[in-house]
Amino acid sequence: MMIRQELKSLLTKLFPRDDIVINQVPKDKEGDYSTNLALIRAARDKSRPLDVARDIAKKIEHPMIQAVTVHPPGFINFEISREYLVKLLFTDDFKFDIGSGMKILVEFVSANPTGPLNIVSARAAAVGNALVNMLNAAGFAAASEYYINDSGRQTELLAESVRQRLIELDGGTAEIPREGYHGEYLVGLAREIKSKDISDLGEIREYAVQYFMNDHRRVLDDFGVTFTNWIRESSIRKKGYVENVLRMLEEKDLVYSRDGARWIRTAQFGDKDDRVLVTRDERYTYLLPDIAYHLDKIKRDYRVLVDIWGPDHQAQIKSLQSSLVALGYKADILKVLIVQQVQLRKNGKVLKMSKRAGAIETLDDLLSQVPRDVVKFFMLMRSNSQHLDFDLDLAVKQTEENPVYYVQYAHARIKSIIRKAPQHDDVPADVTGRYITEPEEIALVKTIVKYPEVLEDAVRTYEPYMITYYLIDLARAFHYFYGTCRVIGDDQNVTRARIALIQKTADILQRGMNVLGVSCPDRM
RNA sequence: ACCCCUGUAGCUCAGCAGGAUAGAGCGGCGGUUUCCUAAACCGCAGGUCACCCGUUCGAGUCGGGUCAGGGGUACCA
Repeated sequence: MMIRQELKSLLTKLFPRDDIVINQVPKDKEGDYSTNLALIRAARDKSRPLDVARDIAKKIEHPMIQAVTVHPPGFINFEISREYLVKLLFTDDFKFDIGSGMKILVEFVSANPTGPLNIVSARAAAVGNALVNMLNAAGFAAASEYYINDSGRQTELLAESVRQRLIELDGGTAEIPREGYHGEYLVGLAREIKSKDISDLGEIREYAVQYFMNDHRRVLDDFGVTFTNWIRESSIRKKGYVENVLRMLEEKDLVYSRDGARWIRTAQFGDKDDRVLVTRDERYTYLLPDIAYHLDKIKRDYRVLVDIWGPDHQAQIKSLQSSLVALGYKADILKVLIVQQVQLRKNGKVLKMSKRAGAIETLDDLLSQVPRDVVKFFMLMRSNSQHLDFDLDLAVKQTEENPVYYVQYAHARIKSIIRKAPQHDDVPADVTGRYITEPEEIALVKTIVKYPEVLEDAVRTYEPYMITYYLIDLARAFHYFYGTCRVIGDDQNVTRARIALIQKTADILQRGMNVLGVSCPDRM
């Protein structure tokens, strides 16, 4: 149950034609939630906001509201009743459903199988993973998917690059194509392929693709990110979807020839230019199989397709989206999130992503130096559109100022208290709020109760970082409470109530951390 | 040239759909432990919200422009 939602429907009943907005009250002000309804109405009929506010305030009555107050210039503030809060805390499970089981597919990482995963993929993995968890916690049926581009020009270049490394191993000179893959990491792969006695280019390609697929899967596994589906582009192609799509587009007169290539009229549907689907030498560009792939997702009954891409793919959003619109789908069936780049920072300086000097470049490298909980948490501390500075010095610190441990520590502290506490299983805590009275306790209760609201905001905006911030907030509320209120004491009733309170706290901490994919240990 | 992201405290960033005296963490300074985990808590210092114009009763938030940083503009992905 969300208090915010209750207030909103209460006011909507009184003022059905207004769009009610409920806000949090600033920390030092009276009350918990507020509305600017009076300001809006007063501006509309040129009356005095304070008078309007007082009028409205008089009409409001509800058991959850302890007090309604009016504040200049015309805010109406609601103070939620303590009894109501405590009852809510002890009787509600804080689960909610705004998704009604709607199928959503979140596709992320989907790195080309041509090299190791980098740290931008790490961010995408953390965000995508959290997003799926978030959506499921909010009642959607979300699945995760990893798409492998194993059929295009990039894997051809990969195969050729590996073949050149094989020549090199046999004493020849490697002539890697200029646009090919020059990284040293292919030497090890080439050696492996040589030992298997593979020399056919097609077989090299398949071997290399498998190799990197396995590598990506292993590293992501180490990172604690698993996918519902792994889909290879070649499987889409084998089903003939690509040709089908081309035919569909042609039937709708959305394709034309120019300069020996086949173009799609995306410019009519919001893209900047028309795009090439089939090149002069009869090769498909990325776009055509990509359209086919997204139609395949739709065919699998997903109602919303969320793609998480890096900033370097920003220009492709319009192309894909307009293609889907051209085929008759609504633009909002596809939501593309651009998760911005990541920079590593050490000693206050940005690290250049150089392969030399043992600089961290891959997710594997990063995980060898920083625990995965820390990596995930840090990756989820920024909004998606924010460029992220990953502070290695801070990340490596096991103590003090590392915010991951701040949250984990709150949880561990609670578990420790519960281990020490006498057993109270048989007698439930008093639900009336009689024994939850200290300001530190109330503050904690209010923070806990806000969880569904935060989750709702995070889902609405596709922004997992909101959960991260909330958890830090919740941990702070608990540590603050801990500083002044003793849980285990002489008064049985107070002890029972406080144990129930911190159990709820631990429960929400645990659930929030689960959403982020970060562990929440019982002991530290 | 055009497109996307960013510009808020010394540093890294929040500020949700325009609202009240702009917040947090880190760093700095000063305190707290016979007491359930000090990986904690409390206090102090620190701001022309890049700049200009506009819309509004009200702008860090919306619109236009300027400047700065990053990314992108393939018949590669």
